[in-house]
Amino acid sequence: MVKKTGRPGYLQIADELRERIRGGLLAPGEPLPSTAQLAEQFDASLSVVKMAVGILRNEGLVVGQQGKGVFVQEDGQPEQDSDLRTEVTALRSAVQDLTRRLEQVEAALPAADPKTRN
Amino acid sequence: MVKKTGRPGYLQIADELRERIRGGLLAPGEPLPSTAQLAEQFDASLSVVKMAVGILRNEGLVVGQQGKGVFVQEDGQPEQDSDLRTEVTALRSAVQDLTRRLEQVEAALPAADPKTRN
DNA sequence: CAAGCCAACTAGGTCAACTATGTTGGCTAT
DNA sequence: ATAGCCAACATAGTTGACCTAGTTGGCTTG
Repeated sequence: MVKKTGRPGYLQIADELRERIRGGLLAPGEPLPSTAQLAEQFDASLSVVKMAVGILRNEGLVVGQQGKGVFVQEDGQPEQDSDLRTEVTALRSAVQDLTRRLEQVEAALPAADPKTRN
Repeated sequence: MVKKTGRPGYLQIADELRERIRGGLLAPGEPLPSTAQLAEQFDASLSVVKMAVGILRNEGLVVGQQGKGVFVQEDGQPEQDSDLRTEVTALRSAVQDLTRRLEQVEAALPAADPKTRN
C-alpha cells in the first residue's frame, strides 16, 4: 500500500484495481485475487481490502460471488450521461416488477420451512 | 433497525438516510446526526453507520467535515448528473437485493404453486 | 480581561476477530 | 464406485477497539 500521500489506503487500492481492470490486466469474467492475496500484495489489512472491493462492487465494476470470488463485470461501462436516464427508467421499472413478484411469492408462502435447501 | 429482509444493515441505513435527504427531512447544508447518534437511532454499531455514511459520501450526497459533522450537500443544481448517478446506484443496489431474494424464494418454492409460472 | 490550555465532542482510517454462508475437493464408509 | 461428510477456502457482514485529527467551549492562569 502505499504511498504516504495521505490518500486513504482503501481508496488507493480501489484506484489500483480500477486501473488494472480498465487497462485490461484484469479481463471481464476473470476473478480478482482473493481478499487474502490482495491484502498481502498491498500489504494492507483484510478490512481495507474488503472496503476497496466494496467500492468497486458498489460501482458495478465488479461482482462478488460468495464462496467463489470477485469477478470483473462482463458488461462494459454504459454509464454515460445520456444512458443514465435510460438506465434509471429501466431500473425503476425493474424494481417495481421485482417487488411485485416478490410480494406474490412471499404471500404464497404459508410458513414454509426455510431449511429447504438443495 | 435490521429488518429481517436480509438486506445488510449498512445498506438499509444508507437507504434510509438517502430517503430523508430526498424527502427534505434533511435539508441541504444541514448536518446529519452524529455517528454515535445514528448508531443509537438505528441500533447498529458505529462501524455499520460509518459504512453507510461512507456510501453517501461516495455518492456525493453528503460531505463530511472532520471535527464538525456530516452535511447534506448544498450544490444547488437539482436534477443533475450527480443526482441521476445517485439514483442509479441506489436502484442498482435495490435490484440486486430484490433479485437475490426472489431467486432464493422461487428456488425454495418447487411446485408449491403451479399456477404462478415456474 | 485575555491567552492559552484542555476536555469533550466530531469525522475518518485501520485493524483484528468473529459469524454466516457458499463452494470445492478430498476422504471415508457403505 | 458412489454417496455423504467434512475440512479448507472464498465472500460478506458485523462488532469493538484503537488511533489520528479538526472543532468547540469552558476553565485556568497570568
